[in-house]
This record gives sequence, C-alpha cells and structure tokens, in this order.
Amino acid sequence: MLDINQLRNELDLVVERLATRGYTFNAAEFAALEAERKTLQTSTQDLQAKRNSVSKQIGIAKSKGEDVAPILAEVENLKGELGAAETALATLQDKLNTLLMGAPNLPDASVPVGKDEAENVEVLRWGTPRSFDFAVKDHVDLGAPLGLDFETGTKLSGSRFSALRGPIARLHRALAQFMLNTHTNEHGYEEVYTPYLVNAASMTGTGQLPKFEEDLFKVSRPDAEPLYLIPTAEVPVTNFVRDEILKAEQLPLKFAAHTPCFRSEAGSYGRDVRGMIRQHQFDKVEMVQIVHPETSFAALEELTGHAERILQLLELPYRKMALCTGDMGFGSTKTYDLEVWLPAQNTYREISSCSNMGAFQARRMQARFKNEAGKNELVHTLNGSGLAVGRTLVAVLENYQNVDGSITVPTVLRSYLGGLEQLV
RNA sequence: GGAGAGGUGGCAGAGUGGUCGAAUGUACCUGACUCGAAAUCAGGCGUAGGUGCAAGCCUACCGUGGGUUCGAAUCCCACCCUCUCCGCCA
Repeated sequence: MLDINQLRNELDLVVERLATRGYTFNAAEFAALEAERKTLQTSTQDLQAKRNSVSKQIGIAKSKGEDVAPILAEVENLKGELGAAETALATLQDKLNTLLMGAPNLPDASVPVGKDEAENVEVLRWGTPRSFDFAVKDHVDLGAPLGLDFETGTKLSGSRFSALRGPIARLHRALAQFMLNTHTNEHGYEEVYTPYLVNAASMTGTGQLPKFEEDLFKVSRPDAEPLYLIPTAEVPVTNFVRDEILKAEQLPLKFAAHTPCFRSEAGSYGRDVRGMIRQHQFDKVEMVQIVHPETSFAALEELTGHAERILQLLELPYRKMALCTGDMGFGSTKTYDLEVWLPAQNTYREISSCSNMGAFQARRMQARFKNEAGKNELVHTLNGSGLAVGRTLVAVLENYQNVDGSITVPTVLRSYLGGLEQLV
C-alpha cells in the first residue's frame, strides 16, 4: 500500500512514477475523494463531539435527579444526522481504501524504465553454457526414464501437475535440502516451517489480495472463513511480523523456508504447457528479510547474491536481470530476476526473483519497529527465491545430461545422494 | 464432534449502561535523595486520524463486524481466536 500522506503531498510525483509501470492512478478521483473526506470527517467529528457532550450532560443531570426530557428533545435530530454522516464517511473511506489497495508500489529511481520484459536490463552473466556434441534432449525426455511422470500427475489431479519417482524424486529432495542448508548454514537465515494454507488477512498483508484472488487456490469451508493455498512462502513468512512492533536490535530478521507453492496460473493457458516449467504446484526455497528501512537496498543486493550463490555452487550458467518498471511485480520497488540457462530451449529462463518491497507490505501488515527516536516506524520487507526447486531440477537435468541420457550429479549434491555420481 | 471458560494498555489485572481512554500493580522514561546503586518519593508513559503557526483542542480505538440506546468496555447478534475437559485422530 502506498503512503497516503505522500499521495496528499506529492500526488503528481506519485502519478508520474506509477505511470512508468504502466499503471494509471486515478488522481482526479483521489483528489476529489480526499477533499470530500476532509470536510465530511470534520463535520462528522463535530457531530460526535456534540453527541458526547450532550450525553455527558444527561448523565450528570440524571445523577442529580433532574428532568432530562428537555435535553433529550434537544438531541432528537442529532442521532439521525450523525448516523448519516458516519455512514457517508465510512463509504468514502472504503472508496479511498480500494483506490489505495489497488495501486502498485513506486519503483525505485534506479529501476530502468520500460514497458515489458523486453526492456529488462541484463546486469551480469555467470558461467558459460556448455556446448554439446550431441543433440540435446529437454527435461521431459530426459526425466521420463528417471521417474518424471506427467501422466500420473495428470491422472491424479489434472493438467499442470506432475509426479516424481525414484531417482528424480530423490534429486528433487536433494536440491531443496542443499538450498536450505546453504542459506541457514552459510548465509545466516533462520529456518522456518509454516502453514501452507493462510487466511485472507495474510494474503492481504503481502499484496495477493484483494487484487489477485484469481491467481490463488481458495479453500472454502462451510463453518469458517476461507483459506488460501500459499502461492509462495513469502506470504506466510513475511506475515510472521504482521501486527508486530519489533525492537530495532532485532533487525534484520532473515528467514528461509522450503515449501510447496500453489498457483492457479489463470491466464497462462497455452504457455509452457510441456514439462514442469509452469505447474500448479511446485516447491521453492524462499528467503525473506525484515530490515531497517535504510538498509533495504543493500539487503536486496545481499539477498540476490545468496540466490546467485546456489546457482554458482550448482555450476549452472545464469544471467541477472534488473527488471524494468513495466515488468515488476505489484509490491516491488526493485526486482532482480535470475535466469538459468536451459540448453533445450536455447535460452535463459527465470529461476529466481528477488525483490525489495520497501514499506509497501509493512504498511498493509502494520509491521513496525521502535526506531532510534522511540517512534514506531514501518520496516522494509524483501523476499527472493533461493531457488525454485522444480525449475532447478529442470536446469540440472538439461545442463548435466550425457549422450546416453544419463545425468551427472552436480558435485555439491552428491553428499545428499549417498555419493551418487550419475542418475541412470 | 460434544461440554464449558475467556479475549481490556508492554505484561498482569479491575471495571457489567453515564464526567471510562479506562482503577491498581508491574515494566519503562525523567527528576529528587545517594559517592554510586538499590530502596523510597514526585512526574511522565498507548495507537491512529482531524484541526491549528503553536500551546492545544477534537474524534476513533477495550478480539472483529453489525445492532439496541441520548449515551456501550459493559446489553443483543454474527464471526475470529485462545484455553480446559471428553471423544476421534497422524
């Protein structure tokens, strides 16, 4: 959520910067609602003050045994008038809130301006794509004999689901464990385990609701509020600090979690239909940082580096992209995507996305800390994949394939697989 | 699934229709006393919003949302959550 004070004071600037993301903020509506709010709020509060003082008088009069009928007659109209004012004000504030909740975050000044992914800026390339002296297979063909089973996934659940068996299942588990171990042992993250179903308040806190409900799997319950399957561990982990006031010395908080992620993929019909690039369910190791506002951009560099480290240790070639204003996610001030080399697609594909959300989520969540002046101040939140496990599995299969269809196990994973050097 | 209890300030805990934004204790901050500390004493100490140059004034907030009333922490309804006992269960 944007800072309403900034909207009041620097409306033109906000509008201009949101426009670089391709978002048209309805400034005229906002200004009109704000003006109306001001007068309506003042008049409502005047009426409330009047009611309070008259009611107080009635109480005093009654306690003295005086007749209160004249005073009651005096306030006869007040009740209806006040009720109408309060209703009107609530309606107005709902509208303002809707406007605010629907607006994306302001991009940082360092973010390249552009309208879509074509204008993202490559920051660096790491590693050299291997040259093959045989015809490369894609992960679907490579995985099939090793236990990558789309037919069963489809039978059990439908399209965009897969089942893993034997060596592939084991490699998948090894990848997740390797990532989580690296972040907790070497990068200073606290391992967390979280619910995979969360309430609407949590989804609203991180920004999935109210605007992106169609992207989520919703679980309705007859006698309780609905729950939502998490689309990323960012949701439960970031919400750890919802409605909390942290001590300054607790910051930064660094959490890492391995969870499944569930996405409806509404609107992506026909995209990546083959293979496990785009699934309704996939595993991901996620990093989340809760930091002091002054350090959030440094933290973004650090966190992105942690994700890069996984790719480097796995010796997978990748490139780092600075997303342009038009391609960034809803709540982000700045995002780096890491794209891994996929030989079969002869291209780089997203495997991690690392974002500094600034105060955007913290404001929705009311996640604060006591600052140096003793004031409650919003924290900044960051998150990044470190990494998407399913896509890493794809990358390992394709990059480490041999002419006979076997897969060489990356060195760092061997200890997780009982020393195994090849998947056959 | 059945039965019951309960959600009040950082924490504990009073308050069951009227000068209650809320007693009291505790924690915390400031000052006094002290060589210093402890103890003691005095004062301060919630959040959000409106308005004002400012001092200040005003409004809202006692789990959440509705309702009754001139007036609600207090009464009514719904929901959320926590705890206890029984049953079932990985």
